[in-house]
Amino acid sequence: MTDDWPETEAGALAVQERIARAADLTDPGPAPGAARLIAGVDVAYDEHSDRLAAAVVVLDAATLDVVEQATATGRARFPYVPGLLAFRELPPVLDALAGLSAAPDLVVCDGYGLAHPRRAGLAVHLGVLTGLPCFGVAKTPFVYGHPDPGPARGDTAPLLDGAETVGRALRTRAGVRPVYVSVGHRISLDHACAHTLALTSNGFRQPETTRRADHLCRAALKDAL
DNA sequence: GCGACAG
DNA sequence: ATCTTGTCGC
Repeated sequence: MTDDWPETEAGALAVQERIARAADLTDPGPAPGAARLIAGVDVAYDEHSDRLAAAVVVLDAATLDVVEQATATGRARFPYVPGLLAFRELPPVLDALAGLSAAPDLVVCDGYGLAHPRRAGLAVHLGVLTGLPCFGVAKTPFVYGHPDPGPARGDTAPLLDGAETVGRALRTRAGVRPVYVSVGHRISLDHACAHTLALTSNGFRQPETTRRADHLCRAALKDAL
């Protein structure tokens, strides 16, 4: 699935150009209620080697209960370069996804989608390569600033690139730093934010999907060492 | 030229 | 990403 993977930054930039062009940014995708299986993906790294572990956790959207999960371990094939995160995280994530018995209706990534210098963040890559509706929820600012969202859960502020809205800072918990939502493929920003709020009815800042995937990939990495 | 910079 | 100590609060 990820043979001909770029080895150099120049190669990666060429792939990104193709990915960005292939992204479907017009399909509004599933609204909350229309998606039953929502998957979260994450990757953990060993600090003393190039070993890594990826995890996918599929939740029942209505109850947030775990329906299925899968992991994959391997070695990093690409360094961490801001703007090229997809080339580091995608191979293990795709391997983990291949372990599922059924494709989810929607995938939530840890990181950015459209709100990326070349409109090609992790969520765009994952959506295009799998064909699945996909969006990203990042924990820290990247390249786009924003006005301050209000203090209440659900308050938002646009992530702006000039006059273009590329994402949204979304307060998922009152008085706590917002998360950064941006679409990847086959999902609207409104739907992505609505899903993010539904997935944070757990009282935490981060979506339940990413929390579960984060715990699972850490455990998988520990076992693999 | 220099700094900033998802995970 | 990863390491880390204490601290506050339900």
